[in-house]
Amino acid sequence: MPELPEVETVRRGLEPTMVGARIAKVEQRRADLRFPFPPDFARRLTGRRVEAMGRRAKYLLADLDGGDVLVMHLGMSGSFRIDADAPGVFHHDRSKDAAHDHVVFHLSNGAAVTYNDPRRFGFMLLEERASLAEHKFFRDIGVEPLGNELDGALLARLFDGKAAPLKAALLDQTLIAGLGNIYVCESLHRAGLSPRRAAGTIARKGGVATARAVLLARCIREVLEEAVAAGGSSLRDHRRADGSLGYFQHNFRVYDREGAACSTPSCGGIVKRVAQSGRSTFFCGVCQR
DNA sequence: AACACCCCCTGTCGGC
DNA sequence: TGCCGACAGGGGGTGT
Repeated sequence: MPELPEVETVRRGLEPTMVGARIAKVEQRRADLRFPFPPDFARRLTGRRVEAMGRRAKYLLADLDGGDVLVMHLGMSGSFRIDADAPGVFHHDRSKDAAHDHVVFHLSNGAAVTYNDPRRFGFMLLEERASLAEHKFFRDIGVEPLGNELDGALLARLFDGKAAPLKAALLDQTLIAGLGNIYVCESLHRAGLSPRRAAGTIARKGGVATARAVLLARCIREVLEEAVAAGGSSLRDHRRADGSLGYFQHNFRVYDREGAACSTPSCGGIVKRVAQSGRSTFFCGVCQR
């Protein structure tokens, strides 16, 4: 599930339960996910208070008292759920995939926050807040697309001279942080740009923005904002931390819609699927140039 | 530097 | 039915 809108939805879902609470106990049920857990993971977390829940790119960041940050990445299939210990709180029946509940954070407020990840491409790190920006997973991460910096001019500077296709350039986390396969496809469709177009062609010499760059920047922002507002996309029954479903998948115009009529008014095209750098790209060859 | 691949792992779905 | 291959929201690491 997790591109920027989904991770942001998870962050917002965890925030009210986690911020202000102490981690009373950590159940770590295996030694590794994608990477081994940090040494003494459970012990170092126990007793810490969560001061804030943040996000950078597709990473969740739980700021702890004492100066450490619990870094969590959901990979392809990671999710959190919250089970409150209060009477009358609705509990979802998750027994069927309890086998993939890898970590449970028991909080001082009675809530239990469980990390589930069937494919185990997710991972957790424990790093000092002060040096997190220099960590090798963070130091090269690009601009946050929902911040103030992303506009046509920046996009043009980032893509100037690039021969790589727009699809690859937009997926590159060192340029723009947080886009994944879905939102790249959706952004390009809205902007009417072919995923196969060389990224450099939306910049003039010297990185000056073209109308295409301005439009693409606007479409990226628009798609992400709409998706966040919808609570992200729920594919394969993926849920938010509170158990509810995001619904942006109903607004996909091209992603996973191979063979469907293009939704651009009077376009008449059919959504195609092609492979780019080993992953599916969905687009309309008629209105995306 | 800038790609292109491969891989990690489990679950699901379509075709035969 | 069952089996088998293709594919799935990510991204680190290696090799050219």
